[in-house]
Amino acid sequence: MDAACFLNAADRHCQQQGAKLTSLRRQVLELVLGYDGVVKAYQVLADLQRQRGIAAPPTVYRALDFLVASGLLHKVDALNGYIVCRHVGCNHEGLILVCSQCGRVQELDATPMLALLREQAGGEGFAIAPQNLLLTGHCQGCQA
Amino acid sequence: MDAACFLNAADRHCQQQGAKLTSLRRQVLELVLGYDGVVKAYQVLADLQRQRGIAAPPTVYRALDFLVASGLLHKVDALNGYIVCRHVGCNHEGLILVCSQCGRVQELDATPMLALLREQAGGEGFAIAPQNLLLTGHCQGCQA
DNA sequence: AAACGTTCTGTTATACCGTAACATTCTTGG
DNA sequence: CCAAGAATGTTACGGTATAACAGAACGTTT
Ligand SMILES: [Zn+2]
Ligand SMILES: [Zn+2]
Ligand SMILES: [Zn+2]
Ligand SMILES: [Zn+2]
Repeated sequence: MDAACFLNAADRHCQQQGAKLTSLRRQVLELVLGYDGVVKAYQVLADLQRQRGIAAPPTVYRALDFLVASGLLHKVDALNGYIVCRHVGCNHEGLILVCSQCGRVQELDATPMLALLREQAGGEGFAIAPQNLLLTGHCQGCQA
Repeated sequence: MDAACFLNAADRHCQQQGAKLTSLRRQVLELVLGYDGVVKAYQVLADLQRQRGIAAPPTVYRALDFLVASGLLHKVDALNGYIVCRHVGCNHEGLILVCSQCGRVQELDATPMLALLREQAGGEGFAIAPQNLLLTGHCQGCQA
C-alpha cells in the first residue's frame, strides 16, 4: 500500500470513528509515512518546521497522540518512537518485532494472544490495558 | 522474601557472575526494594541525596544499569521505571503485570503465551530472543 | 447573521528523563 | 610501590514530554 492510498484509508477510518483527520494531523501522518520504521517525535517536529517554518513540541505531540488513539500509529515505548500501523481498521493490538541487529520493524496482530492473556490476568484480578507488545529478536535476513 | 534475605541472594548472584555488588549498588538496590512496585530513577536519586547529602543522575543511572544487566531489576519502558526481579537466578522468562496507577507488580506464568508468540513470529521469519514480557493495566485495588 | 460552546491549534515556559565527557578515587595484580 | 583497570564524582548538556493559557476554526442554535 503506497502513501496516498494509505492516507485515503486513514481518512475513511477516521470518518467512521467520528474523528477528524485535519490537515495538520494528515501532514504529520504523511511525515511518519516517509520513514521506513520507527520515527521519533522530534524528528517529525524538525520535518514540520522545515515545511511550515515554525512548530512547537505540543503541536506534534498532540497530532501523534491523536493518530495513536485513532489506531493509525503505534507508540514504541522502548524506543521513544512511533510506527505506522499496517493493520488499520482491524481493531487489533500489535505485536511489534524489532530486529536488534538491523533495526527493521515488523508488526503482527497480537489480538488473540492478548485476549487469552487478558482472560488469565482477569482471573487474578488484573485488567490488562490495550497496548502493543514490543519484542526484540532477529529478522529473517539476520539469522545467519 | 524480605529485603535482607534478598540482598544476600543478590550478593551471591553477582559473585557467581563475577560482578561486584558494591556498596553504592547495594544501597540503590535497597532503595528500590523499599518501594512496592515501579520506582523511577529520579525518585531513587532523591532518596540517595537524602542519605548521602549529594548525588547526581549518572550515579544512580549507572547503578540501575548495572542492576538491570545483572538481572536483579527489570526496566519498565512504558513507565520510565524499574522493578525488582523476584526470580533472580532461575533464568526465567516471565510475564510482569504493572499497575499503571499505583505501580504495584504482579506476575503470571507466561510460558504457553511466549511459546505461542514464538510460533507466530517464527512463521513470519522472526526469531524472538529470550526476554521478559511487560504489560501494563490496573490491579484489583485500582479498578474502582 | 449573531451568539454560543466545542474542538483544534499556537505559544510560552517548564518539568522530566537520560547521557557525554572528563576528573578523581578505589582496587587489584605484578 | 606502581601501573592498569574499574568504579564513582562532577559538570554540563541534550532529548522527551507536558502544563497552562491564548487564539482561531467550526458547527449549532436562535
Ligand atoms: Zn497495528
Ligand atoms: Zn535484521
Ligand atoms: Zn524477573
Ligand atoms: Zn493499582
